[in-house]
Amino acid sequence: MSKTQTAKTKLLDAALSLIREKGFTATTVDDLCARAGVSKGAFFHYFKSKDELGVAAAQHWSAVTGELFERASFRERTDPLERLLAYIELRRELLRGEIAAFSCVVGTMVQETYGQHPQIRDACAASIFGHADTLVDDIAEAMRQRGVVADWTAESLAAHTQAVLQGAFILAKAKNDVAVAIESVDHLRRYVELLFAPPAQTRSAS
Amino acid sequence: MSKTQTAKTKLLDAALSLIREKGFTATTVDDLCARAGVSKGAFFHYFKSKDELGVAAAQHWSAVTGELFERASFRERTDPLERLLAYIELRRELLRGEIAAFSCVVGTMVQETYGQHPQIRDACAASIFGHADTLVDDIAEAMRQRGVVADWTAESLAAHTQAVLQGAFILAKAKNDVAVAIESVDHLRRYVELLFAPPAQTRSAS
DNA sequence: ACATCCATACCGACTAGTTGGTATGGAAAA
DNA sequence: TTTTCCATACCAACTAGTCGGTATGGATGT
Repeated sequence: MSKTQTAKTKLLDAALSLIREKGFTATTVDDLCARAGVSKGAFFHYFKSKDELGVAAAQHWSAVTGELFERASFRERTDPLERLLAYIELRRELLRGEIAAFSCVVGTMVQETYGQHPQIRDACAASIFGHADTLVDDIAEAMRQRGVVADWTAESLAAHTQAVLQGAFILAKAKNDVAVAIESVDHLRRYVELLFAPPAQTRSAS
Repeated sequence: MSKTQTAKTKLLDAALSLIREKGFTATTVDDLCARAGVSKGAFFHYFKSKDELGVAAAQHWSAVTGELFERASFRERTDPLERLLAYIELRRELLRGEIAAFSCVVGTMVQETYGQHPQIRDACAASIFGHADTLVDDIAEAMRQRGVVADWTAESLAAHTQAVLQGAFILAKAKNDVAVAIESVDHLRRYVELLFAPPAQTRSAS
């Protein structure tokens, strides 16, 4: 178990960092082996092909991030709207350091693979929308609690949060500056606040 | 001029479609030549390297889309807020057909190149933020007109619109379905409406 | 009018190096 | 012994980029 899993896990961890740095296509099998510190034989022992590693990397990413958000302190909040806003605040705080340290593996990977590698695309979709699903119950409950009758669904708002984050990563990459991403997350927070603001009430313009 | 420019233009047009389909890295020089119907000699006659074509493709994309939006009918509107909302509506309407037909070349390309090809990254940034700039004056004027005093800037909202669109493209690619992108653009429109809603007034929860 | 010159546009075979993937064999666990 | 795990050596296909060459057409000199 200990050594058995290490080569595979090292390869998957190497995949996460390399895909974030260079993308999936530009990452070669030799790159992966070098960063993981294993041989090519180990690679093809665990993965039948580079594509299969792509699928496994997406699933690995889901597992790693899933655990991160499950253990995060914002989960302790009981009020659903507060928990949603705390989630957004956490996403904002995670925008620290190098872009490759906070950007999304599957968002990057799906752009390159959606038309050529359907299995990788589907694994990326499962990761993104699986994560979005963790927000749906809170959004739905917040809508109920605050009496929000809307022409949008909890699912669509959950997906929208992920769209904003993915787009924020792209803008940060383009500008080579995380500030623009932070501002977009601020807009997202403001949007959620406006959606759930008490009705029939004077609102400030900010 | 007529035949002189065709080989280069055909290569640039081929680049736009191929990058949208497969990404920049996966697109080979031979792919580009085949789709453009020209020889490899022609390619390297016009571009010193594949990277140089990447930069030129981003600039070509800026020119093509710049003209599209400059000529669009929403520009005829005189009210700045209405023009902004009409822009968003146009972006929504453009989400038709295959994903490769509406997704963003530079948004795709910058994900793969931001760390490895700074010149391409900068060309992509110029395209994205140059486009965002075309919205800033309208947003600023709308804020003035409607008396919006905000802790956000016109620039940041303009950038945010692009973040939402880029993120919407990613979600559409992952799900292989444009509906999720349309819903995100709807959230964006709703956000802008809420930001500019008249203050001190009852608002509906939708 | 005609010959010369030369720049631009383009072609396609070629190469040096890289790519994903395979074949084989050995160490260690079961 | 058999299976799992992993290393080394290797390969065929593909990659970006090169190179020698052709075609065209405009400018210039005579």
